[in-house]
Amino acid sequence: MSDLLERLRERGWRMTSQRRVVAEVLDGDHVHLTADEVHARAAERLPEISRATVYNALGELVLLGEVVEVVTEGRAKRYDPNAHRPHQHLVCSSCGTIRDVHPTGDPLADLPAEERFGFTVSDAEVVYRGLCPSCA
Amino acid sequence: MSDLLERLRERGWRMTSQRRVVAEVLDGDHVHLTADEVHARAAERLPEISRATVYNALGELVLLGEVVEVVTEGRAKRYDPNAHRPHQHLVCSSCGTIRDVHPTGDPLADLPAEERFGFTVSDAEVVYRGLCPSCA
DNA sequence: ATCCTACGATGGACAGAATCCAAGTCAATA
DNA sequence: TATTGACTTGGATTCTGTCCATCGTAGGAT
Repeated sequence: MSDLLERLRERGWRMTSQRRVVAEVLDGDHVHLTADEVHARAAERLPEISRATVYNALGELVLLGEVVEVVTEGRAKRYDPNAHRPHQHLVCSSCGTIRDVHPTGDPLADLPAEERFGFTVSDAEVVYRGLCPSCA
Repeated sequence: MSDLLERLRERGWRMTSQRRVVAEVLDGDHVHLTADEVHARAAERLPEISRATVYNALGELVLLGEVVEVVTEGRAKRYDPNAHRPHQHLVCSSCGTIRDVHPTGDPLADLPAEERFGFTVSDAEVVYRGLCPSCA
């Protein structure tokens, strides 16, 4: 089962049935659900859970650094629980499938000082696009 | 004046006063307007232009490859007309300001075959995040 | 085990972004 | 200039996400 729940409890996150279900739904690799998808799956086990609760829980998990928000071309944000290991995303241009990938090299090193315009650059996010095997 | 308009005409894009104004508003470097900002600026010259028309025109420009959609956190999509020259974006985490940047190196080369999961990878998009001089 | 209470959950209202649609208008060609 | 199919309009609608007043409950205190 999940060490996500374990970690959350240790960090003093007040545990409720709703929060537990949200965390369980999000547990795993290559999981990139929208808030509504999280709500739908959570509602299978806890039919009365409200959308606001799911949004609250997701927001807190993001603040705690346990989940990362991924912005894609679709309208809804996606939530990625694989926050403990840095990774980038590979997206199928046709069907939207997302895989976690681990490129070599550091994109930050590829941005010379004169291209930084005085910004304090702290992070680089890479999205690879292409066609997945089924869509090719 | 704009070679954007020129190119569009050559490619058989039916020209209307509304489309011309949208294309003119988008013309230039370091332009990253939201659809609503495009609408506002277009309406200065063509007060009756509707939002739907702006959205239609923007969508077509994207399909034609003349404009790129840039998705930023939690806000409206931005439209970047600088599509003819490859570049990446540097975004201020605080105020949302966007700059075009040109990193060295090729992120595609940093994604080994065993990390491609059989995808035909065609493109890599990099978003650098940090604080701009005013927000730091 | 029970009580307390601050924190969390609820759901309906609300807001912003984008899309849809039926009806009216007009650019481009003949 | 007449025609016609593509374009525009604006209001309704959908989709995401947030807010808020009220109700419920997890977990420490007794």
